[in-house]
Amino acid sequence: MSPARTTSGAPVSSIGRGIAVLACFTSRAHALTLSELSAASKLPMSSTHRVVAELVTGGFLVRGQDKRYRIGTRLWSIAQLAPVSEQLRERALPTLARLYEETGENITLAVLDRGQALYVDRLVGERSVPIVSRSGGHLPLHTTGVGKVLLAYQPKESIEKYLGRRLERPTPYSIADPVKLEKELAEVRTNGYSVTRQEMTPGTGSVAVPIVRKGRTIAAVGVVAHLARLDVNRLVATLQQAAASIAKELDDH
Amino acid sequence: MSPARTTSGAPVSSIGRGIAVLACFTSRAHALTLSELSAASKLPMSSTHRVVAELVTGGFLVRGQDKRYRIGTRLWSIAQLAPVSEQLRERALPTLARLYEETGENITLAVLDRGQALYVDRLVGERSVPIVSRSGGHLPLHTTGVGKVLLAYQPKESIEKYLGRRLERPTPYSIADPVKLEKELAEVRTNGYSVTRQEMTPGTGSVAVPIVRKGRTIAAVGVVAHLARLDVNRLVATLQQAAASIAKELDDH
DNA sequence: ATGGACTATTCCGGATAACGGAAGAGACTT
DNA sequence: AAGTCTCTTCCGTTATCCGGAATAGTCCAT
Repeated sequence: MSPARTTSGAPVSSIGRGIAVLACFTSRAHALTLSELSAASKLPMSSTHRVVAELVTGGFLVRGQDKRYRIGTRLWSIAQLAPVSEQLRERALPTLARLYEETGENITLAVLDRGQALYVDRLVGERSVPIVSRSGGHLPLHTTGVGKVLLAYQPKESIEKYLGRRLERPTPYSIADPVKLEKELAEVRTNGYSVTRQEMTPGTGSVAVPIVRKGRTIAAVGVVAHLARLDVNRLVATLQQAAASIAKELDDH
Repeated sequence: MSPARTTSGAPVSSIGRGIAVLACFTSRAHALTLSELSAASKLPMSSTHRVVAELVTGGFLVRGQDKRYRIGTRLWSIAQLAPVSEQLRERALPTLARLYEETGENITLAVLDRGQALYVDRLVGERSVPIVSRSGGHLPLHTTGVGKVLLAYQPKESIEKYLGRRLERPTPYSIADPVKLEKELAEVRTNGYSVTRQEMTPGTGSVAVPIVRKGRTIAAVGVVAHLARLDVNRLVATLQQAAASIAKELDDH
């Protein structure tokens, strides 16, 4: 029996297996047992056992006293050197902090990543509504404020490619119709900001603006708040100021 | 010639090699060429080439148009699920934001990791002094405010073990003498906070307090500011309030 | 206690996929 | 055109990874 190729679509190289094991954490809880990892990665138990052991000795995984494995600080520490972290998050953080203090609402910062909105950071307002986004997590482009902004300023082909997909509708208010969505994106471009109302979470709305550098939209900042408190005009002004401040911070190196 | 074991102390398993390559980024810039990686990881060029290629297909590395490799968003995204990120940083962030707005100075949050202070987050004050710490980076325990706090509340054996080490002195003000340092730590315990003055960076001082959960010091928050602006009493009060707020946030789940 | 269901760990023979030296291909400088 | 880089491909060897199977440990119900 060929050891590397199990019947179902499984990892390829040794390193690929390691990555596959680590990737299990993205869709699950932050602590997994060996058998959960084996099931999620679709690797045999004995293989999982070995791979996990190697990841532990490398400091990429840690096993708790509860026999569950967690992401190790070594991995986390290395990841902080990713451009998205070191060159965007770090520099935007003070501005996000100010934004948070000014509004008291949830603040999100996202970039485009593989056809989804990747949340680079978020500040969860204690006195604001609970939100589904999470640092490091992905959400659809067409159901989130930051997502719409990121999509709207993409090249035309990319947009059409996205519109051609089968778009999910988390709520009845989600805009999944390509024609309506395209109209919405055009509006975003003329306005310079996006608004969502209950398109991701009932009772919740959001406003977002692009962060532009050298003419290119590299990220988006947004506010997520209770629908009733969504004072669009005021928020847009505050956000645009913040976006400019972040862009300046990035340019200043 | 045995393929796995080169003469010098080199990685062991295939996954180990992958980790070794990724670890190169910690001590260097955020973008490295293939030959730099080969040199830093002490792997032959051809091996490095293969390992890097596997990491790229796995999304853990990305090669820029400048032929330099950077940490990929996939790795970063997974790392955000580390307990230190998801269970500490995220929950402390709003409080750190408030702290930042109140003081206008550099705010740091750190945990103990392998005998060093691991900076979980930092907010760099624009109108404050530049600081050496960096999210994901490590600094010595005895030359930083947060470090001293983290060390002071360790079990006695751990402290003695640390004092037995050869301690570095980044500045002439750094306290490297075990006896003096032990006295300093005792003071930290009685006061409930630590102070540093030019022990890491000339002209800069810091104040830090522990974040206590279930009687254990799990992290430390600190302020790093210009020596002349280091109003210890006021900062300690503000920090202790923040630390309590973070502890509460952690307990509330 | 006994058994069963589960998870985790160790063993081991077989063959694959990882290994790295060597040579080739670019790119850029002298 | 020769030289010096860095990067990429090739390829024979075999060490290392593979995963089934058996063992050990854990927990719960009977």
